[in-house]
Amino acid sequence: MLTIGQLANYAGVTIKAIRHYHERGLLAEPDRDSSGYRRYTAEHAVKLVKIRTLAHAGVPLARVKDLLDADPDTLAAAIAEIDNDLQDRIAQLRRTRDQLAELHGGDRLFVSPQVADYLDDLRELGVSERAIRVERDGWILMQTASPEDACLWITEKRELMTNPEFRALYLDHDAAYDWSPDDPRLPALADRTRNWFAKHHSRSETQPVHNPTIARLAAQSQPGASSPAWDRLARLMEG
Amino acid sequence: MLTIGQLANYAGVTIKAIRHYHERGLLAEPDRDSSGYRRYTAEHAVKLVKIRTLAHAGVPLARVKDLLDADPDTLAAAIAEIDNDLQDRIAQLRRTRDQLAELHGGDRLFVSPQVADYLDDLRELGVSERAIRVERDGWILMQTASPEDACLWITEKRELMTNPEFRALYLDHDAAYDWSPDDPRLPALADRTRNWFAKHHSRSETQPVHNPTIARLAAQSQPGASSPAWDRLARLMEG
DNA sequence: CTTGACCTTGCCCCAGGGTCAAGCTTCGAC
DNA sequence: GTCGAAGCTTGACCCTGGGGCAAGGTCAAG
Repeated sequence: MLTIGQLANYAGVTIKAIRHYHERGLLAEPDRDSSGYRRYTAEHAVKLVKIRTLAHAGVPLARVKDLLDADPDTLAAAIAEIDNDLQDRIAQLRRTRDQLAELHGGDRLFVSPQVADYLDDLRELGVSERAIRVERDGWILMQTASPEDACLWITEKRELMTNPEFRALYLDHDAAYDWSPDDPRLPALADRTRNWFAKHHSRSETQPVHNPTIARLAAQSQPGASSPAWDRLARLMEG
Repeated sequence: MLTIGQLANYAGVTIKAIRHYHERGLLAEPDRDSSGYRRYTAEHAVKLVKIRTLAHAGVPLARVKDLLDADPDTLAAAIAEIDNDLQDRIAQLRRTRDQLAELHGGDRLFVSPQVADYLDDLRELGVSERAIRVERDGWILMQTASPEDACLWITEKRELMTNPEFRALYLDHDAAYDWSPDDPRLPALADRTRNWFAKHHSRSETQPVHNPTIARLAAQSQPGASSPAWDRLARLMEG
């Protein structure tokens, strides 16, 4: 004749849980002693361990209730299924562990591996952290809106980045962010940019999306994503 | 500018969860568009992925909130701790898998390995399933009331079972369950049992606990745990 | 101009955990 | 043998982290 605490201790379960199982009708309420305490038998213990095992495996209590008096074949099938589920959950937890480790560091949690590699390339190239952040946020938006397109675009863009002329243009744009709007280098830069577009626009019609302009566009919502020099540059290129 | 659905899809999280994070103050409510829809930026996406990673790792949302703007050192320490926790949970799930497998079969889930071995011995000896069940339930009660004592007792009892005379006595008691109360073999069995006790009582004072009598005692609450023949046997031994 | 997909708020459900005030029991100390 | 403190049990109520469902508004495409 066990008290609820002894039973709970035996089964590795809290008193709260046992009372919960009573409420759900999973475990029969035992007789009470003279003072109103519940007094349990070995049969309760056996049933409770079964309930605990299934419940710890994540089986909903309603289903546990059914399984407790299912025939052996049904039970075996259910156990197999539950075990699969358990394996999946273990795998999922492992993945979560990996992601947790990446939480500490870079951007790999937020963008696809290709984009992450691209951002690393930019970093190595000496691009400013500000620009890298703007790029990252742009790619997040693109990936979210259309992962397939983003995948195509990033491939193209990484190819584009192998072109020394484009790389130089990109770095100059990046540097120009901090220039004065009256800087004498701005008109020349606007010219070079326009020439570049003229030369390459014909080759691929989807290309216009992958230049600093799109990044600026995507970043318009962010405060401080543009600068006086960039504004001037935009006017120079339009006019 | 993302809708809540796009954002949820990107982060691998449900819409419900995102709204929940808003309610808890984990993720800032974004501006709404003209129709009242929430419109998210890349910054929301970044923050949401962090929240998701921690939440999936089982961190309470209140703590996630604190961690989101903790300094790197605090964060690193917290991540290490959370990771340990994750490892523990994975180990726990593995254990649950093992237990699940045993749910199908014998009694190993309910009693200690020693007791389970002992029950197997009984089975091999040809003891009835009824008696084995009564023994099992008795051991469950003993283990629950006092695991250390139960451990000592089972060791003693298994030793006792190596004695051929005791084994015979045990089997005869088991068989006697089904006899008629007028069976002529009962008085002799009562005699042999008394003799056995007389011979062994002196050796160990804790011994009386480990004989069929205790099993009967423990099982009194169970319906059908005694029989007319056993009742007669009890009277014969008393008188 | 309708249809299907999407978004809004609100409310209930799950599987317990925390906490509380009361009453019960058990143990050692007197 | 009895007294008090410590520990156990009782039910009740609120909290968590969302999932499900309802009922209504919105959007884009045919």
